[in-house]
Amino acid sequence: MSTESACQPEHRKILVTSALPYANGSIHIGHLVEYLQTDIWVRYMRARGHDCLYFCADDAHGAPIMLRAESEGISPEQLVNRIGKEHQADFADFGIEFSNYHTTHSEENRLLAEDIYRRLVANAHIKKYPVSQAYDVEKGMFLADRYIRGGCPRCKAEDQYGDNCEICGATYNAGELIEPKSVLTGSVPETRDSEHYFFHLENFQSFLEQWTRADHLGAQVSNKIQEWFEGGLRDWDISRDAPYFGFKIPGSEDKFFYVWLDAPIGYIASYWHWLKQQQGEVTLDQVRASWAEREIHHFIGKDILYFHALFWPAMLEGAGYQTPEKVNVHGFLMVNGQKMSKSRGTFIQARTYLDHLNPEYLRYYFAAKLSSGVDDLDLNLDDFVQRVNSDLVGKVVNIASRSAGFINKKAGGVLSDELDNPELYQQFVDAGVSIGDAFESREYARACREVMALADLANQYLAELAPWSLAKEPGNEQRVVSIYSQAINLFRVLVTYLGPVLPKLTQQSCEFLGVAELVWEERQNPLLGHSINKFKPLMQRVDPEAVDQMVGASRESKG
RNA sequence: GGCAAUGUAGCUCAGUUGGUUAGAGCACGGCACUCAUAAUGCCGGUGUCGGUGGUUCGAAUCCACCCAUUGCCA
Repeated sequence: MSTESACQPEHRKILVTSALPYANGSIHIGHLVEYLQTDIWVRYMRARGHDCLYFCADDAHGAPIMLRAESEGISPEQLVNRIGKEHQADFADFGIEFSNYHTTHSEENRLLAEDIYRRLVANAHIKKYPVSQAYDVEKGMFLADRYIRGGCPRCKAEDQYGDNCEICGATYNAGELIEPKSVLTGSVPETRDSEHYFFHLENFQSFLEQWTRADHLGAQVSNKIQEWFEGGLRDWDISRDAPYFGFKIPGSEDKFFYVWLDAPIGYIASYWHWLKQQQGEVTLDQVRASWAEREIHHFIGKDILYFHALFWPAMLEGAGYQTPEKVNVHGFLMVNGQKMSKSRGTFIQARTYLDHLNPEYLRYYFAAKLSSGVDDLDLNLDDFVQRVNSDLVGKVVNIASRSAGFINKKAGGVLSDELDNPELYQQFVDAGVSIGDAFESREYARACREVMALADLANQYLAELAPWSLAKEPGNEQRVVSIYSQAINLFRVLVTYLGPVLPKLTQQSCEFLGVAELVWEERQNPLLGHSINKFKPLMQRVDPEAVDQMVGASRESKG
């Protein structure tokens, strides 16, 4: 027995989520950093035998969706259904395996949101008071800051959004704009009062100060959060006036939950929906109890840290729901060292990528660059081509490719009964402890580096022994078979380690190796006297022209 | 504007609590090999560690200021 599971329970019950994509647009490669990071973690946990569920959903509510549906002449439900299907197809084609993918516009989510809200009311965490806000008389609705444009009060730049100036960077209130206009109708907004509902975040000051320092966030993130405490925690506005696409607040006539209130609740709703599929009838109380029994791990981008590290744990705590074990935060994606840009063709939709390239390439490249930190990561397209080709095709797959022919032609496809170099094999097995730790702690870049260092060792091993030369002299057949068998066994261990990153390569390697699956713990037992199958190329090199075409296609499809 | 993060070889990145001639992969040059998807192995330059000052016997590592990039400001 190795020491790798010494500090962990044998069998953990884990529940993992990725942030819910907004049902207002397509998935792009920036989104994919998160879903791939999460999927790799989930696959690793499953490979280690843990009970690890992965939930997501579309974030379906809010004014932007209502307005877009209106402009397309369809209902918000129709829009959300269409986009939801598109999202799920994109995720599936990237090999992202959710346990369930739901939507926040669902009965489960409505019941949960209402329950959490009622509990917050009962515990005196909700208050109401009027707010003055811009109102579009023509449209008959209150306007969020982004729907108002006007002159910047500081630098006088024209046509700026209602919350900040893109020219000088000033932040202000929409009321301060010079000659404000509604983006929706062009009319001049009126200021009107309306009663809003607020979540009394200040009640959770001490809870949050403790929670955010209690190892639920990384050190880097935890420090960042401390800034927010310094200014004091403000009330969070959780209501929106009709018309609004969302859930009506219980007990009100025309107030709706702000989209960010019910969005994270969608994690639980997705779980509930899954539970019902598994078990039939499941009550709200049962879901709440079941949610509490799992280690909850959220994966999010740093842009929505605020919601997941303050509001969300406070809401859950205030309503008597289980708070998360971990909130894992990643940085943004840059392409060729710059922000993704439509004009440069680096704003690449998931579907555009899939039209030109194998998803495994991107899974590997992201893994090779991801750490547990919140630093942004750079997709350098030249580096992408070189890295994937040399690591995956040149190093890893090459080991199998250069060994399979001899075993199949001269040994009837049967591996030797003994390894040529058990010590080297054991070294590969032992490396799994450190590689596993790297996956668990989201240090995928380190995991990949360590795997590639092993691949180098395997290639060096073959170069030193030069079995192709030995084979030319009679009497060496057995030795040569055992050398190539060793290499194939080393390859098997490497693919086991890369399994969470590369599901398709893993599957094809299983077919080649003649095994049903690659289980992490099974790596300790080499394949001996075992029949393998004909070798077919497991992965094609990245074609730089395909990358160019993808960039070209992204440049064309503006908008 | 306020706050924060980042800035290490051509590219992408490691660099533990400050300590010996600053590392890896890719790219590049030479040689070897030819089993392998022109793959692999060996050898080799790769660098004022963003800039300027300072603390220290000694700083990529600590401090101050500046520059650049990125992000956050409910």
